[in-house]
Amino acid sequence: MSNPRNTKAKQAVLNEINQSSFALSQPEIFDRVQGMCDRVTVYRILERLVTENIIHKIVNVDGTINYARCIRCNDGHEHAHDHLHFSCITCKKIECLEEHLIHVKLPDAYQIKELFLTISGICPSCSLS
Amino acid sequence: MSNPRNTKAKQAVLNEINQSSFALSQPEIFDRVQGMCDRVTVYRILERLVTENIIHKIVNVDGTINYARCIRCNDGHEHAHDHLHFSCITCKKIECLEEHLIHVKLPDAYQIKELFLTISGICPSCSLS
DNA sequence: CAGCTAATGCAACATTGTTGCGTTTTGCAA
DNA sequence: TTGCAAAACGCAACAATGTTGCATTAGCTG
Repeated sequence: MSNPRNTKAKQAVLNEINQSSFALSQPEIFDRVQGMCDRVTVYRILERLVTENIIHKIVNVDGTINYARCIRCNDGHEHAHDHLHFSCITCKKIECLEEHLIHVKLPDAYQIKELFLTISGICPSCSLS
Repeated sequence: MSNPRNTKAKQAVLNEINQSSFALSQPEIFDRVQGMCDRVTVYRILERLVTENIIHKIVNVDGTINYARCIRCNDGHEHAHDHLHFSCITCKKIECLEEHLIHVKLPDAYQIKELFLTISGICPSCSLS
């Protein structure tokens, strides 16, 4: 992993993630790069892109795992996970929203590392129809 | 589903959930009721208990699904999901914490239904060791 | 205690994700 | 430009988790 390479498959996967306005699951990504590479390769590419801090992993409220490029994170920096995701009940899409500072007070015995806040509801485009 | 019945398997599953101080996954529950019933039956019992508002489903930050009886919800009322879960990095257990009112301001076009807030970190018992 | 039907067991299938291994391809450097 | 080390890939096989159909069993109610 010391010297990441740029392959056609990797570019195709990243392209799909970048072009999408919402987070994509592995099966969705595999569908969209149709025939470009093996199913296993998509898994490995996603894994690599996550460790390279290019994309990040989002767990939806139903447990499905999705991948997205964060608006604030496209410089390859360490991700700040204290932001918010919006999960639409109707179209099942997940959006990365602006970062919010969330303050929660817990007993001292709890050591807080990360906050995961997902709001479930109806997104703007589904509200129209 | 119009007339739910009380079976041995259902009681055993509910018993395990009640006795546990943290949320249990389907495999964990199946292990604990060892031989009492089929794997599929556990799935169906959990599904039923959720629709009967006796237990509720919690998705951990890694996407695994767990079940717990909530402190405030044991009266069979509609669940308030605006509370908080603590997910321990070390022991992987999820606890249901007291309810917190979480205020988030989104653009008006977003219709908010539920809030899911999970805090990941190290729980009190893992902090000790 | 008889009957309706909820609940179960079993088998089979579906989806999602992982691992091992031999082969191909990429990026770098001679 | 060519050679090479290792990164990346394809394929096959496996594992975990969840679902469905259907025949059988067992709770509840009258």
